[in-house]
Amino acid sequence: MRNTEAVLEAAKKAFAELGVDAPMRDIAARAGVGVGTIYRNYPQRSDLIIAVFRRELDTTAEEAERLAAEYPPAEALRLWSESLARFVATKRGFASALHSGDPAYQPLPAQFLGILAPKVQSILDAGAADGTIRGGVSAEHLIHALSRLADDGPDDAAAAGPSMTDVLLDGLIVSPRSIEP
Amino acid sequence: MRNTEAVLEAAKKAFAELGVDAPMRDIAARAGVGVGTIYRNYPQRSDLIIAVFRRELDTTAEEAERLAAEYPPAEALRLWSESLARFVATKRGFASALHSGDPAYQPLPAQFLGILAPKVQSILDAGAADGTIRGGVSAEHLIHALSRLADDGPDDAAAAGPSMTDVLLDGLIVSPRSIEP
Amino acid sequence: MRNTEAVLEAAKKAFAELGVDAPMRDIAARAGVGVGTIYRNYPQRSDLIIAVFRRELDTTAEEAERLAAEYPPAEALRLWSESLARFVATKRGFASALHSGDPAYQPLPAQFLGILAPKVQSILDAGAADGTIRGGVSAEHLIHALSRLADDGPDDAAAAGPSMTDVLLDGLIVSPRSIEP
Amino acid sequence: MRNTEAVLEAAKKAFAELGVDAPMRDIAARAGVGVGTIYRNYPQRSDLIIAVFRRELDTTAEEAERLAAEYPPAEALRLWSESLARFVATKRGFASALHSGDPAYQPLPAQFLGILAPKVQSILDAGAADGTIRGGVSAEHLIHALSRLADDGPDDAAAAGPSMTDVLLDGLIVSPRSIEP
DNA sequence: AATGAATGAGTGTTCATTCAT
DNA sequence: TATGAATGAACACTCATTCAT
Repeated sequence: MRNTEAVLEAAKKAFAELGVDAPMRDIAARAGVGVGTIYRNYPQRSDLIIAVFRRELDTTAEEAERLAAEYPPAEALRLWSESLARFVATKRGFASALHSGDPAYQPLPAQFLGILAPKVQSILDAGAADGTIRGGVSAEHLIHALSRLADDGPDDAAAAGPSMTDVLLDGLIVSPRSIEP
Repeated sequence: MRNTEAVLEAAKKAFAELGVDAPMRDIAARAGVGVGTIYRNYPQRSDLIIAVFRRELDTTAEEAERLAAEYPPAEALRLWSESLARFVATKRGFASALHSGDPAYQPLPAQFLGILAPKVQSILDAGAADGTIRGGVSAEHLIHALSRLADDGPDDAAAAGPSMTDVLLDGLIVSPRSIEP
Repeated sequence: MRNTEAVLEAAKKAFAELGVDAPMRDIAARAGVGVGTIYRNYPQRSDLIIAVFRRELDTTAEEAERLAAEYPPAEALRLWSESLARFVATKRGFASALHSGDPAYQPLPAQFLGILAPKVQSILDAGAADGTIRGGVSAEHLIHALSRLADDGPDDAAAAGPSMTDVLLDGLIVSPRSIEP
Repeated sequence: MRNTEAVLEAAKKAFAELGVDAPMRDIAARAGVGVGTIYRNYPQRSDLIIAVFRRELDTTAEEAERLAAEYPPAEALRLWSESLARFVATKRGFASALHSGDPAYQPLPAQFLGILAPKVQSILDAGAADGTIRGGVSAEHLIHALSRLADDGPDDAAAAGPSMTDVLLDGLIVSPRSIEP
């Protein structure tokens, strides 16, 4: 495509302002392109969404790798969950789309998880091996849950207390404190 | 309204079959009522949704009270989370609507939490008091999170491992097992 | 509907100018009405088409009755075929739609034939009884064929010779001329 | 054109599967060719259609010649009408296109008749000469009519009775039976 | 000559919402 | 109060056709 970059840029902005269900027409107009052009290159809306977020998604995936190398598993997982939260929180409507059941978004979860799960699974496995992370939890489930919790809570959410994400991780990570009284 | 009951019953069925974003027309037709009638009594869609689920929501809230009376806080919380999951899982699209940002659903979270939070807060407070539940967590946050996790995970979700809801609660509840080796 | 008449009138004109596949928008605009109004009253396009032509269709059907009463079967059939031809020839695209297979028109043939066939069948039966019309031909088949032949032939069609409709009828009617040399 | 054969073959298949209004893209893709290439060689869709069916059309035309040589005119005409019916019935949407009025198909009838009419006219003339076929009927009219009747009738069409095509021919052919009581 | 990316008009269809009766 | 007819904005999606390469 001649204007790949323009389309992705336009879509990114549109997604940011209107959410991932922004009208195609809108995106096309921003990109100075006909709607057909977008449909040709991204037959499914989910194709466009993934393409738009692909770079950042890859970054998030690589982050998992990097953290796994630098930190012990439990710590890596905690840090990475922030990375994921940052990603999800930024994409308006992405989380909803991910879990919506709307046929337009149907391939989304698989693609999303396909990119992230393998890297995260490594961390989980390492943690299970050294006993710092509870075993038996699949990366897919965990990412799924983390992405759900990443969206804003009630308005006064920031107010106080630990984030639910942290609580979830606390339930997953075998803290030394709890086993060594 | 003359036909309050008919409308609520119709809406309940429509929500069950088509999700909470079922066409108003559809609901009105099932109730044998004009759409205008519904709009008069429930100006916002969220008003209707809450009205429809009010009874069950109250039941769920009372369940919290009952469990708090019968069980120690931690146990009560675990049991109640199942109650909530049952509620959320049954209402097609309710969870999505709850967090969607769609202006049509905007008042939904507040009303939803307004009914449930006080009762749950009691459990949390009791647990914090006797040291079995980590303090500093607001009921609103927790309910918010639990309702998000109640929706289906990836397709192979049922497969194995603990549910993310359980993991979250594990992070919240100070299990005797973990402190008494 | 408040504007039934306006819609039917508008549709009739639109059909005349653009054919029975005229854009709904177009029809609505001519009628000074929203598209939704048309969809509400005529969910299927074929419903609108039949409604528009209903009066003339009924007239054509009654014509069959009248002719059957006034003329011997063979003669009545010939005269009625002209009536049908007049009807079909006036409705741009009607004949095509009738046989198109397009799902939008799917119910059309049945409705069309449902109105006309019974009356014509009476003529055929009477003719078969008195030996002036070949038996074994169903009214539905015949109408189907006549409506197909009624559309314009090649441009120079009017030029000369008997119409194909007449030839078809000649094959159907046991003319006295042919048996009495 | 380099790939004339591939295009015609692809178009033929596309026409068979999707009808003569198959998307150009589709045809081009099947042929492994750019759409532009098709447009260059067949500026009008009707050009492509005729080109695709040309060979079979010629066969049908030659069939007329062959039958005229082997059989008496009336018999030849009957046999040929079957040949034509076979051709028309096989080409999805061809009959509709032939009579549709859609500008895209506008030149189609003339080209179609240009190929077939001369041969059929010979049969008609011969029949008129020896008194077995009613005179005054143009081949164009007749072919036009036959091609219209070749499409399926109502669903229960096959059920019973003579085909309308046969009836038409009965009206055209001066059967010995009818003149020799 | 061939390619195929790009264009964008065009259409069916759905529904929230209003308001005359 | 209740009704439900009417409105019309909104959107997805398809393709014929053009034209720069």
